[in-house]
Amino acid sequence: MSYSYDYPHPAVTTDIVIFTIRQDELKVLLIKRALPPHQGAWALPGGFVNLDESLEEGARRELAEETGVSGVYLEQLYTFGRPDRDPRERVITVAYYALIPTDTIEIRAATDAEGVSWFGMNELPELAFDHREILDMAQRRLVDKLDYSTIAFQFMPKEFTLPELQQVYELILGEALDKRNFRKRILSLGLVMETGKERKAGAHRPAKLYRSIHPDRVEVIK
Amino acid sequence: MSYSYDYPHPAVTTDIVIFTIRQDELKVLLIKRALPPHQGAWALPGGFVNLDESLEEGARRELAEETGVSGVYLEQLYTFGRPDRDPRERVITVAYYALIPTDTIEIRAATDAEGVSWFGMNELPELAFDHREILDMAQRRLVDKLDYSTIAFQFMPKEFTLPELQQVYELILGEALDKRNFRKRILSLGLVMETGKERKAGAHRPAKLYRSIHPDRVEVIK
DNA sequence: AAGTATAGTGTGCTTTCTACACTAAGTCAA
DNA sequence: TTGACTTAGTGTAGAAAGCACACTATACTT
Repeated sequence: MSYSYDYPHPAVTTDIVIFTIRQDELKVLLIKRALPPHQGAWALPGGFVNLDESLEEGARRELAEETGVSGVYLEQLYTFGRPDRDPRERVITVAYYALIPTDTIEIRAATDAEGVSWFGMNELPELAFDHREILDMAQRRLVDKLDYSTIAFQFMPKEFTLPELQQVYELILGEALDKRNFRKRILSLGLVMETGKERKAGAHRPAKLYRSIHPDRVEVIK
Repeated sequence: MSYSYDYPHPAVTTDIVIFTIRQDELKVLLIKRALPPHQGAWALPGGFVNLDESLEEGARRELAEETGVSGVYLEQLYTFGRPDRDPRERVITVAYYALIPTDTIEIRAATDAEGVSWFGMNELPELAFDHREILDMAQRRLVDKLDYSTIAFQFMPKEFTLPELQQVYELILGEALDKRNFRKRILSLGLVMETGKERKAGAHRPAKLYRSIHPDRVEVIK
């Protein structure tokens, strides 16, 4: 089967930067390319957009197919279209980034360790195509959004403690935050509520568990 | 001539939202569609991306071809790709927005008044495709960026007065600003310098002329 | 019962934001 | 030439927000 057009058409793909927090580190999910070009190199998950699906649907589909991840926060990042970014043909990619909670059951990265793996942002391998550029922009966007939105909540499981949330902020920002000021700020947003439960985590006072009031919404603040 | 591919490819276009300030109003440049679909309807300038040009180059080329505008501030806005947004075939559009200074010599909108025209944001006609959605997002982005960047400077000619700049802010935000606080804020950025000249504009004290220190840069502030 | 580890809480100082009113410098008309 | 008019340009004080900082509470362990 072949598809013909009166004038040349580029290929359109989506690529997805999937962040999570594991082992006290911001990590990104990469897949090992099985085919040329860049065979054997690590790359962002993604692929061609079908004609009957929206861009976001395409991104979610690729994400599910290649990594088993679904139902996560997904946001469009930027569209990359340098003419030479793919050696095969002209390929324009609409990049998305996704945030997945820390307690998500181990995904394909664990079971199929050959082809899919988490990488810490400080131990990145060489990436295929311009994926390094995409990843860098995603990280910048994430850091920026921490300041003026509740995007960090998307990393948290349904119930979480304030020290856990603070740790997420500190990992992404790369700096320590004052505990009291952090709590004041978060609580004053009025976007988390106590569950009444506590999390016991060792030989010390247990922390109160909270949950997000609008777990699926990312709100702009301040 | 015909172009064939092993699997279906969408068409990729750029559409450009061009803002300026005229007659004390935020205006956008629209073109009247000469061909179906939506023949006779107003639409954003834009068109198909060539295979040998980047997305931004494509946007600049279309902008120049259709409106005569060039050398302006251009930023990628968002990529729109609903499967049914164009009745002919699957079309994905990478939307950009452009800001042009108020003193730019009259562009094609003036000479070819049939096909190209400025519209105030409160007197918009029905727009083709999903262009209304694109335009609304561009306006939101502009309003947001006013707060944390020097994007408004892109509306100003090489030399401008602080009251003129304030008026631009007020028009876009739709609210009055305090003159003293506004001046303090702008001057404290250290991004404008006095030219030593003044603008006489009627039967009253003349205003000092300033110019931007980095006219081509949009800086993130605060 | 004492030791240890993390959770949880309040205050004062500094900086930033906001509201607000008069003088300066030009033109125009009587 | 002078007074009326119009817009440009300037400072300050009170309010709010941001920031630094140290001790008590509660669990577990030995």
